[in-house]
Amino acid sequence: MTEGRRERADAARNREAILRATEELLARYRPEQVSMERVAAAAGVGKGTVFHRFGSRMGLMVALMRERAYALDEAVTKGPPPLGPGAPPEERLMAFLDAVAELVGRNKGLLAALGHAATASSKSSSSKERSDDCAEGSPDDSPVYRFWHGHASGLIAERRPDLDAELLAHILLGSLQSEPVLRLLERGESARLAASLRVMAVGMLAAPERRSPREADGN
Amino acid sequence: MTEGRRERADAARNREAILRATEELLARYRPEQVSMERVAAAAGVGKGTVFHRFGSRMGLMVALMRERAYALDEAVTKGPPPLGPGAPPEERLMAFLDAVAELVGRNKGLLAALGHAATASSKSSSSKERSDDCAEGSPDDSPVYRFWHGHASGLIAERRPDLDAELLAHILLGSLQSEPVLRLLERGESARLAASLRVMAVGMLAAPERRSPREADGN
DNA sequence: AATAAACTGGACCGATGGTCAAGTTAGGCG
DNA sequence: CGCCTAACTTGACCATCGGTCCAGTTTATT
Repeated sequence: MTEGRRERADAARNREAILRATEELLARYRPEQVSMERVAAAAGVGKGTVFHRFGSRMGLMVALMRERAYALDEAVTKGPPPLGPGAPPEERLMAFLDAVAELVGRNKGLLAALGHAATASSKSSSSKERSDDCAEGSPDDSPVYRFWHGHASGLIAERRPDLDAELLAHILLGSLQSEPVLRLLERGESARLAASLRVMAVGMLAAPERRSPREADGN
Repeated sequence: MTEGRRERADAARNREAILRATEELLARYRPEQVSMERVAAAAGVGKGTVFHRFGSRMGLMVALMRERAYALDEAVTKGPPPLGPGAPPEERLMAFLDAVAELVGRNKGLLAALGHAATASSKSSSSKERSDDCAEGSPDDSPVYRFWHGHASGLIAERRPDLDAELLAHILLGSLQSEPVLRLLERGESARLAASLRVMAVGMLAAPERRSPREADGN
């Protein structure tokens, strides 16, 4: 789909089955217990197929993450005002953090798995390029994280050009990866997280002494 | 307390050698390349000895982390005012965050290794208890993290009892574990991190009534 | 129907975290 | 001083994992 290149029907079916199986296993077991072999077995395909399609454990996780994050990306880039363009930066940031927190909450297993897949993947030259995407490096290099960070960073910079928006965005987003926070989400207390995230964001965007409302709001 | 038990001289010497070897390897290579076998070899002992002393990879890392964090703990509990007791909560929090950021910066390898050691450790029944400490579970269960969190949480609560101090502390501390932030520290820009952390903390501790024109509390 | 490219599956590989039983040694005690 | 036991050490061994390979199968195109 992302490709449009010719992908055989059976291949597409298997890709889907693998993704679904991973989803299922990740929801039921701890990330480190979900081995590639188990995924293959659960999907009803051979281990080789999984690697052929996704290149590596990391690739699989990233692909799944991308799928999950697709809706949020859409809402952010061309959805209605609270999340999408049109609202003031602050509100958009808040809405975005809420949304990300919820997304992360519903996918903590995946997140952990993503983080856990930091092993080496030295060789890669099977034939040409990996079919889906040759994801390499840390989980934060994934297009999903890139997008999230870019968005949050942009909103912060828009409201407070004087701050280190890039870093602040990393800090805000990074906090969602810590285990205590993940554990909270696991217990269904995403509202509590959202509230605290709000406190941080509001405080951060508040004027250092006096705010100059004209600073940035156009657009 | 840490001792108490009688530990043979040779055992103590080996423990020290292992810790030192781990330190050395961690400083020179990527965490996932530092296998237990290599640690054993570098320390000049058998692999079994390493496991006997520290129980698991996780145990080793936690022990090393504890050693490194000892100085900070001391400074916080009975050091001079900026960090230790005596100064107002805000300043203590700032100083603490600065210190933690610096500590983390100087030990990013260890941090990553700690996070990387989230593998299963099903069986444990050698004879009695593990000699050092039977660390199990996530890295955030380590006594070091516990202490840090307790301290930060306490300071926040002291200044703003109305907030969710526990969670906020987790968020603040958790952000230090994210890879983008670690990467920053790796490049020696710990001052930049400290500055942004300050912005967040200051905003968070700022007076509540000042701003809440609309959806301030939400949820 | 033929054919080339794409796909599939599972045996296989090197490495790793962790276990264990058998041998070695420190060091308190008579 | 020599003995005796509990603590300690060791390295072979195990299960499993991520990843590779290639012979055999399927698809789609002409």
